[in-house]
Amino acid sequence: MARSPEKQRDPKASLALLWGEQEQPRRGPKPSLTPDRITATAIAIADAEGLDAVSMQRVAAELDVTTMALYRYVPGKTDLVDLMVDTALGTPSLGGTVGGWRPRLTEWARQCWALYRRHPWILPATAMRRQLMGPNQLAWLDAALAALADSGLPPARRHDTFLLIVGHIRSLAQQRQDANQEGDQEWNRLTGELLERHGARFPALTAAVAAGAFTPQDEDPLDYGLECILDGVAALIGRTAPQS
Amino acid sequence: MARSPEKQRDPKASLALLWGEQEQPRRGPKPSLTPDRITATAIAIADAEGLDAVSMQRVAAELDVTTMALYRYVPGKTDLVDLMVDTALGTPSLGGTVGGWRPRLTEWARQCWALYRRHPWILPATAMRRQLMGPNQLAWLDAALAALADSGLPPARRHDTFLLIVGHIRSLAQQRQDANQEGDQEWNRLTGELLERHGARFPALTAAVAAGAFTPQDEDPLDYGLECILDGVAALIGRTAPQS
DNA sequence: CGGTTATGTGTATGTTATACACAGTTCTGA
DNA sequence: TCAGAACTGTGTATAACATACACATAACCG
Repeated sequence: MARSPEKQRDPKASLALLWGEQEQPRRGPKPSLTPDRITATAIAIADAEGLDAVSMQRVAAELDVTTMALYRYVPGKTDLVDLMVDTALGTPSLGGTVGGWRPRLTEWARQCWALYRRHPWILPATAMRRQLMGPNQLAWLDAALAALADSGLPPARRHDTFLLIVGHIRSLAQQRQDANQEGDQEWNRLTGELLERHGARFPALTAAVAAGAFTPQDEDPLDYGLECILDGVAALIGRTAPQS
Repeated sequence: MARSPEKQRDPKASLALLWGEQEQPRRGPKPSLTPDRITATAIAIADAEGLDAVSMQRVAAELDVTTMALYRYVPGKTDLVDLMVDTALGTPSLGGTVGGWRPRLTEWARQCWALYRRHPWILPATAMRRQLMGPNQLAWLDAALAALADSGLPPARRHDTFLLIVGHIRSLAQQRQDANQEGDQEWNRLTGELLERHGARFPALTAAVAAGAFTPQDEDPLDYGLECILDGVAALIGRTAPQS
């Protein structure tokens, strides 16, 4: 729970690294590593054991170098995580999706959600920190905006819609993570007991529990929220430019 | 960036603390502190300097005791943060709201959003960890479900809607935090430069920037997303139980 | 009044990111 | 050709942090 020593980052260097826009050194010994190799190693660890397992020491050990050797390639851990994220993001492929903004955006959301399922550590890696705009990050944003291009929605609203959907997906990702945590059963059981004991204070909640509102559904959790949001967007479009 | 030593929590003890259901000790010296006083101190620090400033050492110093003294009252830092959150949450007051589920839920969302603005540290305090159900946490949930009681929505959907709205609010809170971070300007400027240089790869994004999609609006950021979501919910209600 | 139970303290440990100096390596320019 | 500059990997050190543990002390119970 120790917090980062708040090292001041150098935005210019961080972005250059992220975009691969660094000058190659001309002198000195041959580098034995590359930022790419370090990133790939870190991603492998995160995929297998979660983001918490990714420490500088661990990555270095995996690469058979000292911890400090990494710092020759990456300004600090924060930048490494940024690299991991942008690399893992890849690019969305919405090539063949037809039928207007709604199917396109739905497909976009599905791919994004799949990404968070494939690399659950992306959530903690991007939570509570500025989104660093790497090339892939921008590609996803671009794709979402493109999907909305012919929607008739004002530009600012397109961006808002993007944020709304990403928020939904990240919210789902967090719920999924909580539920997969060990001891989740135990917590739920104890909370249930508490609720029984204090039921009178929470009538609506008690009723909802009785009605099975908290029984896990097997439907894709993405759907309900996504439909709500897109219905809302459609309604707005309808109001703004009535049946043209 | 050091991670917590993953101490195993005792769910029973944690919940008992959160609900004030602990037995008072009968022997031994008079306690000089209470969990409440510790929590209040920690909240004061978090309000003033952010959650990162809340360390066990800092809280203890503020209370003029040793760090370890706190552990007589609180099992660990995790539990302290849980206490902080539930305390800061307070209870929503939707007493006088009339007009059906929509105005009630809107008011609920407004109060929740106000809370995140008043105590921005609630976001990091609850991010990436299980939501521990304290009395106030449950009160908020109960209020949201109550607001939807007469909506005609199935119980499971009411819960989903609650999650959807909370997700939106938390997403906004994160955006607000990013934007308030120092150096945000600099990052944006550099990202803008990068976008100019690689504009061809991101046509929709470039167009959106040109159209002012990223110019800050002065409207309450909560509104658009909330309206979208509620429109979507309304549409679903309309479909499920057509004009009864 | 003796034993049990709590409290507050001091000290120690383990984990983490990262600063810094050094020795060795490769290239460049005179 | 060769001296110096630039770069690499290493070893060691530091500063936060949460938290375990043992000890002296204080209050209560029978």
